[in-house]
Amino acid sequence: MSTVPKLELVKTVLDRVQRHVKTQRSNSRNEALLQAAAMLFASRGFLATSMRDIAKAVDMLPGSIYYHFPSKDDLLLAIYQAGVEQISATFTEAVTPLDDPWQRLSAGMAALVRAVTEESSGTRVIFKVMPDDVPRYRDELIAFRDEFEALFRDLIEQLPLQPNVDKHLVRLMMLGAGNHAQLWFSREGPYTPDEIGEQFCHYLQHATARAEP
Amino acid sequence: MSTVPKLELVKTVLDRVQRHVKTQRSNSRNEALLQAAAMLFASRGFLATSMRDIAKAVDMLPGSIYYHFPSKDDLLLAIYQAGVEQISATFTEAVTPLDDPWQRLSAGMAALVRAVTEESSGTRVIFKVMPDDVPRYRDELIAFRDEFEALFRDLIEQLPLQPNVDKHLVRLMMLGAGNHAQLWFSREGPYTPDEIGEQFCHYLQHATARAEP
DNA sequence: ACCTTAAACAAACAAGCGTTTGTCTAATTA
DNA sequence: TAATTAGACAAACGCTTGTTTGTTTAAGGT
Repeated sequence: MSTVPKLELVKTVLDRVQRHVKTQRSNSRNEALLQAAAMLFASRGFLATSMRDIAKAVDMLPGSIYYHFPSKDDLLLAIYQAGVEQISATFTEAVTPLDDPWQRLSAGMAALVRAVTEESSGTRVIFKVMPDDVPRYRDELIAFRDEFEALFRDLIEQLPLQPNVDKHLVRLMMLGAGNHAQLWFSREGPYTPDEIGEQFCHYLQHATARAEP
Repeated sequence: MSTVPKLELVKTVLDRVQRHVKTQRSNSRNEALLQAAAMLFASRGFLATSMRDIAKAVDMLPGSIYYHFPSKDDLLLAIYQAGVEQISATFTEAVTPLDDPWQRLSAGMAALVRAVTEESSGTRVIFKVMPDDVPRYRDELIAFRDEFEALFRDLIEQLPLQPNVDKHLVRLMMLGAGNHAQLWFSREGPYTPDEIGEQFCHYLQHATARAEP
């Protein structure tokens, strides 16, 4: 056991530790690395993306990545975490100012479709990369997903639905519809992501069937 | 040019040719191979399944598979083709005897959810394995998918919808909802695949929102 | 009985994978 | 100025991948 160190020394050490803990290591290329990996994971998938692909995207040698992240799996974990944080924030921000439950769902669906179609963001990774692709972090990734889906569950819960409608099924239906947009959405298409989300909500709220003539 | 061969000889030759053309090669383990590969592709995905995994599943050595199929890609192609044929048949069989457009969609959705949740069949592969995972056959796989989606499109087309409802969006919404069921469906859950498909259709047809009090 | 063929085996192939190692340089800290 | 550290490089590691090769065995046709 050493003697009590001076206050300044303690501060300095803490600063250094924080700098190591807050981000994975320091800061500079770290962000670029996350962003490049996120883009590749989102478009090609996790298994189809190699560390060499990622390295090439940030103009770096494969081995150098391991200075910033301890493994490919951890790289995905970091992206997942950041992705969930971002979509949860965006989602909450869009929903909270609204009072009407249907308007809230409409805004939520819009946020969801925006997330799965955003081109340069980690939010897409959450919906593209399946937890089973990373056995080591399977449970953690599922937990991250649940974190977002809980917000969505609350939104559905507050909906004034007819008594014979199962809210559980409604949630899965809307989540599936929104999620699926990542496979067919195109910037050249006739709708914005927001419009798609809002339309989906609209179809659920109002009868789409024409009244009997 | 040779002289006209005897009839028997022609028959024999044709038989042999047919035996080679109808299935990839002969018949015996071929079917087991397709089925095992389909199950693995459907549950783990294409990239996460190795030829050694498939070989182990049929109790065979990895190299032996190449007697029956020229490559891993071709194995998937065969599964995809058979899968599309089967789901198209099931789909048509369920829909054609019905007249009412909404009943037809209901039966179609039920068939779709059945297909994506069936545990030992190639139909699941179509919705699990993305064409981009197999660059060599990307276009062919997409064509197979389209073959089925065309049936679905026709179903939606005949729906008597309100004039402000975009049938294109409705189709993508329902396809997404059904497709997504593969990720959350459980045999221990409260609903059968048919019930799920029918409910989804019901939600689209009737107003789910409770009338204003 | 002979010949052919179906079907599998055993063993290796080259390429690509995630990762580790040791070294060098430029910047920061003391 | 001297010591330390951040950050990247170059090269290899062990392993898995899809696939190929040469050989063997057992059945079928003539």
